[in-house]
Amino acid sequence: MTIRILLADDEHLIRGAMAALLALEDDLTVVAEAASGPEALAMAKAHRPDVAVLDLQMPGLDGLEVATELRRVLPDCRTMIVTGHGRPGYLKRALEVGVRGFLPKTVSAADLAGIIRTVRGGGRYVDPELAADAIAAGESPLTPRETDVLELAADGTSIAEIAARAALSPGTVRNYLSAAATKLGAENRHAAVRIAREHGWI
Amino acid sequence: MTIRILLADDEHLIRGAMAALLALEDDLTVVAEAASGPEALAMAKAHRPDVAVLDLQMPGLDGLEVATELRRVLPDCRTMIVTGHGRPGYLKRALEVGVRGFLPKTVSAADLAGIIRTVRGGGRYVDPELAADAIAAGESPLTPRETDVLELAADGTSIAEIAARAALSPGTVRNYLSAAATKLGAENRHAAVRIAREHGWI
DNA sequence: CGGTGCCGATGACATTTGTCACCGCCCACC
DNA sequence: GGTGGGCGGTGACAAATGTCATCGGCACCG
Repeated sequence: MTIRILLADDEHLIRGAMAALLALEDDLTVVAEAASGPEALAMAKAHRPDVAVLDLQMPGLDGLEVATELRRVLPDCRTMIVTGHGRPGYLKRALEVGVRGFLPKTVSAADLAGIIRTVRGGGRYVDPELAADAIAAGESPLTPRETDVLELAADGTSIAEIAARAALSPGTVRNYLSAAATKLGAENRHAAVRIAREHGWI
Repeated sequence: MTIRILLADDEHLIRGAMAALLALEDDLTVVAEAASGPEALAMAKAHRPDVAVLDLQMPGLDGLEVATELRRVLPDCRTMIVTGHGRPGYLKRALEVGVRGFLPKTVSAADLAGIIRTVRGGGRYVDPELAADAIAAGESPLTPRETDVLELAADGTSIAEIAARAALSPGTVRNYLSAAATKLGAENRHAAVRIAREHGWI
């Protein structure tokens, strides 16, 4: 029983490499390739692969969004994420949407096939280094609301703007941002944004 | 006369793919591979390749830094940069340090070999899309000093900190940042940092 | 030589932001 | 049935930041 695979990655070289390497394995067949999130979804619906190998960063929809949608429309399709320089927070979110494999692009070609088989068999695989990062990063100390507001602050927006977008009073926004900065040990909200980004909390 | 190539990329898959694809060409030989900036330099010194293919983002030293150093120690070695999601400013800086090829990782495998030959022969190649982005982004409106100060502000540092690091008066720092924000049409320095980043000006 | 523009600085002022205390509401949990 | 915590808000105060005018020095160019 050969395993039918969908490859989605906007970097042709990587996709080509994976396709070539997987073609060497008798029990693996790449049935579709995609270079963007929406294309990946369309391909998946058309070809109904057993395993979808998704890049985290893609035009249109990112890997996590594709995985979320795939789980809804093709629950039998296992998903795995490959990522270039993965920030820890993505791992947790990936697992939450049912992703069963999470690996960096530094993975050796030899390992990739084995991991695909593991995932197909219902197992899971998480790159040890990424897992360690995620554990080291730990849970976000921020409350949901604090996270929301901090996200709105992410691109240097002023308090007034944030308040307007969040439909909150400016004072409340300042309180949340102040609390977030304190929890994160940051000097101000901008540094807090950076720290939260590094930990994958926003 | 076969062309001797150094590959430097921290993503094994990409590096493996490029190595495999280039091996198919009779006139191309991959003589060394590296997974980090310093390693790339060491390999280059040891193997003296004709062409160095460098990833922009690598641990240790990034591709531009490696290219700069290579130009100094191995002036006969041509350099090219491959980049995942390249911001425009890098292209200009790359050309300034003598890089002769600049392409995204979405490049098709078939093109890669041809571009390497072009570069080896003294020609240049710049991905049309990246070139268009760079032209659209245009010149930075910032003075050199404004750029320096804005860079120091990049991670949310306070004015006092920046002043200390730049050995400037806090007032001067504020003036520069204010000027930079005005020129960039930003509400504050943090938004200015974001805009400058997007344009590759810092 | 005068004009222009970047550099570094100062001082003054308005605005924004950070910090703190305190309020009420609601909901979950013990 | 009390307690704690998140949520949303207000007010006040201090600190940081943004803005503007102005100065001297310097280099470059017409």
